Amino acid sequence: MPILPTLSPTDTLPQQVAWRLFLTVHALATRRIDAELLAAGVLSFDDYDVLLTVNEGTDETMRMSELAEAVLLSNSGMTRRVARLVERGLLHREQSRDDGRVFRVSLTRAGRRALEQTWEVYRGLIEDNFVRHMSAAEARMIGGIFQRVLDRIGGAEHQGLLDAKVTDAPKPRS
Amino acid sequence: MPILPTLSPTDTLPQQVAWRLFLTVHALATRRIDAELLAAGVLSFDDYDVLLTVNEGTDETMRMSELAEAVLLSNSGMTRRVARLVERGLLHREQSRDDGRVFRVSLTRAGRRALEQTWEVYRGLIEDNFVRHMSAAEARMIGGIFQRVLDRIGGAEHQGLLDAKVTDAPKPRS
DNA sequence: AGTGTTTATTTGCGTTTGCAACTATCTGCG
DNA sequence: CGCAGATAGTTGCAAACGCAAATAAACACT
Repeated sequence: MPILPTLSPTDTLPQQVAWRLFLTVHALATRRIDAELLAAGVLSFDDYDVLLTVNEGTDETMRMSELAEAVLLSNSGMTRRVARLVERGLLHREQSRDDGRVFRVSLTRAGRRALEQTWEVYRGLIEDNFVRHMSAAEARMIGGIFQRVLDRIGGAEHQGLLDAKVTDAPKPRS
Repeated sequence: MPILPTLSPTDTLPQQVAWRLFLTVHALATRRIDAELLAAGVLSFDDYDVLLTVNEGTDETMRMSELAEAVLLSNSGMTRRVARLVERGLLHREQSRDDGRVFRVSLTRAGRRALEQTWEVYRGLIEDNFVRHMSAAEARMIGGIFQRVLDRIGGAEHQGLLDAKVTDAPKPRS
């Protein structure tokens, strides 16, 4: 069973094994879930993420850049994603009165409905592909560990990875 | 700290929390690592994955489709990815003598070197972004759980998600 | 008021992707 | 043989992405 990804040609620590399994489970579970969301005709994984984040914003509203940072999409990517969602009538996008540079995004009624319908399906899929395979205690353990990892690696920065910032020489890539 | 993605507008089980953290850690850590691999001028995350998988194949060789399945890329995607890697002199691609339909991919000397150099950097990045934040015991726990999840959700199928298979009506998407 | 700077968002461009359709090769069977 | 499937891989095409550059609005200082 040639599962997969990403590890060493040389030695192997338990954490490295964990890392590899982490990657594999993520890849498999998310692909699965996204495929089934599609089949069910509800929101895609990523669109759900955006609507949910908007919904969680203070006063149910979010600026483009907050949204982009929250879902780890580049600003330009978010511009276009939101445009599509507005197009579909799920989001409302409005220029701020206080500051004409910022645009605030909120859910439309249809957006709220889509969010709920999607959750109905999504919940089951998380159940099937993740939750079902561990005990609540294990889940709490994992949650605790990941929360710690997140606090330590995500806390301040996660910057400079998305969209442009500096105006330097570009570089080729793989 | 508006971290992020993907959960319910309604209630919240511990496993759901774990799921969300799982997604977030993955997104953050992989973006980080990939950005730093780029900065270090070694292989990208995904290219590394391909070379490593080839390297692990029986007799250091893999067919295109095995490779695609192993790294969870579509067959067409793999065709193109391998083409790029061959272009860069890291992989060798050769038509099988037994069966003219299959192509076998292997590492070139430069590919092997790139794999090693990348691992040198990558190992440190896994360390910084994952390993360092948990104990070996915790890592083993996570590994055990994820292995179980994988066996249960990945075992047989993870099929029908990539590239075409059926010839049906297409569908629009998000 | 006017000019230069900084900040929020969008646009141009090149890259990578998955799906559907296509080509090439093999296999079974008359 | 010869041809009807199957199977392995590739190609056309239309998304979606990130980076760099562009636009637009605010701010700072004179």
